[in-house]
Amino acid sequence: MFSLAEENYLKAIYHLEHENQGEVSTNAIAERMDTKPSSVTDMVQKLAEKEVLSYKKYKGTLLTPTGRKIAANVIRKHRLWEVFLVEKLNFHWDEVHEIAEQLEHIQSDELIVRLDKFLGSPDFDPHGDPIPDKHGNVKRTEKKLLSECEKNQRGVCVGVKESSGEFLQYLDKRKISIGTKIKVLGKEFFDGSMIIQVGSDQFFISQKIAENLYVQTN
Amino acid sequence: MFSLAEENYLKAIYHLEHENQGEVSTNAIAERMDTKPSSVTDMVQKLAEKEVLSYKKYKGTLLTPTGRKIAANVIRKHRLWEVFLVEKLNFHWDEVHEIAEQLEHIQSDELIVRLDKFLGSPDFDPHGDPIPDKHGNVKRTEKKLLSECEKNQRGVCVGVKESSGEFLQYLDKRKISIGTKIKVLGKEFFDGSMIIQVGSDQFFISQKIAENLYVQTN
DNA sequence: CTATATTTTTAGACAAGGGTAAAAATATTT
DNA sequence: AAATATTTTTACCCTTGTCTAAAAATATAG
Repeated sequence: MFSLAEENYLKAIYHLEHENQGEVSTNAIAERMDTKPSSVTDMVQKLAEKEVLSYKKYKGTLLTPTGRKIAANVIRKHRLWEVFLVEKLNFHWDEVHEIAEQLEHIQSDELIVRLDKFLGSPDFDPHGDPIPDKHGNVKRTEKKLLSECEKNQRGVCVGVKESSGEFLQYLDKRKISIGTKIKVLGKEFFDGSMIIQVGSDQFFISQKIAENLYVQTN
Repeated sequence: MFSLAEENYLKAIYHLEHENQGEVSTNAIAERMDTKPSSVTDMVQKLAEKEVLSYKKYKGTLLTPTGRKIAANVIRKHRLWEVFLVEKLNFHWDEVHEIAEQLEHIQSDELIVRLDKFLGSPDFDPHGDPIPDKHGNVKRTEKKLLSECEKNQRGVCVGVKESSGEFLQYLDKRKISIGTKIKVLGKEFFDGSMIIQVGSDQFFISQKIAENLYVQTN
């Protein structure tokens, strides 16, 4: 099977593939894994031999379908354990990552089948990220405007509609950028304004803002 | 801190110390850990440097108080996870050992505090073994005759009262020896006979037998 | 289209943990 | 007590995953 180190590489490459479409560079992996490019080259060559990724010298890597499935399964385990830690052991959602990083490598398919059932087969982890199903498939949804979201919905910022300087400056001040997770805490029907959560900050936004932000929702 | 391999050595030595009183031999550790004596020597010397055990060449090893505490904590985690697997995930008690062998190495004190609370601070694991408390102390109880045990009590065989050949042969046939776990499934007041469980076997024993077996109960 | 900068790979080393084979110490027989 | 058997240790090699330094490939600038 795959070692702890190998699983971590596959996971990192999986995430990098989704962030920047296309080949993943050696340096990008090294930075993500907090290791040296030379170590990455070694590991990537080993994983290519195992046919979980395709690798062309100096050209970067891509997961094979097998590799993608393995990576998705590690992520599935990570996120299920996060749900367990928050829902059952009452951890706060920002305390669970490190523990889940360890738990995700526990090897037992039956354990995960039962854990999933015990948790009620959740679709999302406590951070709002989708949990891949047992085949490694992730529910991917279409983007929509933040203003179309309902109370308690979560989304990931994937773009803006109108990109004026003032608007981008506003987003910068609010620490919103591509990939930022947003949760709608409240919505006022009268004027379409919202209270949203971004990281640990909660604040008010007008309808005009909400109509200019694209999010990918759960 | 201590690596996975180091924790496993400490755990094995802890158990061996309790089984055979006194120094633990290199060969005994090697056999228990399914490794070679030469590897044991290396590791034992390393652990002696770290002052978790005392080691005299050719004389065997003993855990230091620090080492014993670390080992007891690993065992605590192992047994708490076994309770989780059986009570919450509905595994059968004989399916959980391998998974718990992995889970016992997850590093997070807070996780164990919360897991323990979630499980209702159990005193025993699903096999009937006591769970060390957070300071590494194990409830040790006095031995008594099996005949003094009540229904549903569990005990570990620690000796016999009268050791005639016939009796020892009987015990051999029933696969009962020092360390064998016994659970009282039923007790007949009329004649003091019992139905007991030994491993996965269940059978009937007379009062005469029950009065000749010493057990250490929970 | 060279020259320079950056990225990536190779070569060689190291630490952890484990294995083999032989030497050294201890135990057991006779 | 000497001879033999067993246990334990030593010396050396292997694998995994990492690092540093230098070489090679690619990208960027002038």
